[in-house]
Amino acid sequence: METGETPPHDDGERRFLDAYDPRAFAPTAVTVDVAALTIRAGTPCVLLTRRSAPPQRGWWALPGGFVRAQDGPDGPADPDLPDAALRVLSEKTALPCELHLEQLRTYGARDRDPRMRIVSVAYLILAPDLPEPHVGRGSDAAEWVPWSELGHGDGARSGRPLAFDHARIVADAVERARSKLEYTALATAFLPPTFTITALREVYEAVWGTRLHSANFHRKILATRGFVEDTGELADRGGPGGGRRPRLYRAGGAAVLHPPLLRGTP
Amino acid sequence: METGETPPHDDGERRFLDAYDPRAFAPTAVTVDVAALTIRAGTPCVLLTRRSAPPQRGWWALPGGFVRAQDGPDGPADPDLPDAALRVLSEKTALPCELHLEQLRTYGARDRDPRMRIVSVAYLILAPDLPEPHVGRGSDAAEWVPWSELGHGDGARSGRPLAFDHARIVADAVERARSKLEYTALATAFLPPTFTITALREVYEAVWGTRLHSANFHRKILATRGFVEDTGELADRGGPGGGRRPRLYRAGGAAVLHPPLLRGTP
DNA sequence: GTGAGTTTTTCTCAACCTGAGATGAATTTA
DNA sequence: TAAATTCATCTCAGGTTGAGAAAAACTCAC
Repeated sequence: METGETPPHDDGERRFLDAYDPRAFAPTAVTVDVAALTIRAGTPCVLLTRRSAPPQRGWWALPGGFVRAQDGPDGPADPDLPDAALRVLSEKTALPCELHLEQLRTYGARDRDPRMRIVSVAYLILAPDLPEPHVGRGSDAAEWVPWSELGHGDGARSGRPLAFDHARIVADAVERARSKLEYTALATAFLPPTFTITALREVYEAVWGTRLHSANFHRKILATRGFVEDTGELADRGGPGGGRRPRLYRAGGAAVLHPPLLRGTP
Repeated sequence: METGETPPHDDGERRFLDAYDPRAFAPTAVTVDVAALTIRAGTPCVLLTRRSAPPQRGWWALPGGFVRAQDGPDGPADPDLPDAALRVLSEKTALPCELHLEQLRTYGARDRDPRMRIVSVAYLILAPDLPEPHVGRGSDAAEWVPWSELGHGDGARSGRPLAFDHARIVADAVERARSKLEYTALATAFLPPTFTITALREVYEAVWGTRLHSANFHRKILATRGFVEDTGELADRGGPGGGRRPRLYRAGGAAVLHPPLLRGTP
């Protein structure tokens, strides 16, 4: 074993880098695609844009774009991939200050884009109800689209078709969101700063597409330390047809739930 | 809403593609790095190689290499990213027929490689005890290194230092493996085709770094449908100092555990 | 062989958690 | 003021978990 050996500094390192020609490599492009999920009026939605330029002009697609490798005429380089994701998203809609951003996965099949070899790093965003998006460069429409209108990325031609392999990416994003709700306190990312236990349950029900027992949900949430914090205040009023005024909570500090809140255990 | 609108086929699509010049883009390279994890004699290890060429010559690193975007002198193009990962790994060690391969995440900070903007897609491999690795192109040594000898990727200079941001990647790989053991039946990926419940428990103990109550573990595994299948056979002998001959099992068909097997619930 | 030690496997029991429904509290509408 | 609605709490049976004891099946030393 060579543990403890000091990694040698190489005198030729600088000479090597000076002589290095990045353009000698076969062209591969790197893009970011953003699957921004939100819940609008109880319906889980994803942000889509309609492509106004080839390839796949006229098809709906996730907001995305090339990672800026270096400073250039279009703007400064993206320091890291999340910066690129936020930049791409900010061209389509207003970003709230609190926003959950995480890497989803990377797609790089040889034939996924007709132009060239394009490797796309997909990001997942969970956001509270955001305003209507606006059109940006490269698109002539932008909409929040319910998940139910899209296929499942399995090739079955159901619902609104998406460009490239974006149906797959959306399906992966939805599955990631569903599974993250089990093990983390991320459901609060879909809600405003203060919310009721019922609103939290409706997030679970919307994302999972199931009904939950409200009393047991209530007990479970309050028993999970760090999930929510009591603000001490009550909502202005109860439901539409009357009812007790619910307590308001804010997100607690906990990131992971112990024990988890599992869907479908029958 | 414009749902149901048929995405138009564009006449200019072909002309656009014919005129497209991939080399016009700023150079970004895509590599794959493989974190191959295994358990050798009860110690969890990761496969590392020592770089024999700049940059970072002499430093230990994960096996990795550029994704082949097109057919070229080095060989045919990688059809997809997992193919590239397997190709890179096969240059270092023999691959068993059964092998768990999954994408870990992608790293693309601007300064993570001194040559150019390099986006690296990291893959996680879980394998049963593999033979000693051999040196391949670009390296002059290859070893299975215990996780305990490495830092945690948090910048703290503990243990054997790794090239680039590979300490971070290894830390992410280890955390992914630890958490996957909770929710999936993946522990069997570290074991040969048939194994005992005790061997399975030792996988959990090695990866999590904890001790588990053997009787409760036994009960839990057998109660989880699809985790293991009884082969009907017994091992040749018990422990080193005698003992009952344990039953042999093989991996069952289940991918996810319901309910999960959680670590640390105190 | 016999007995002590080892390892696997099963059993017991209290504590906790979960699913399902009932009950009570607070508030709006008719 | 009564009824309907919604939030919040309580109860209880059934299942799961954590901890230890006990039984079963084996090896080794004597």
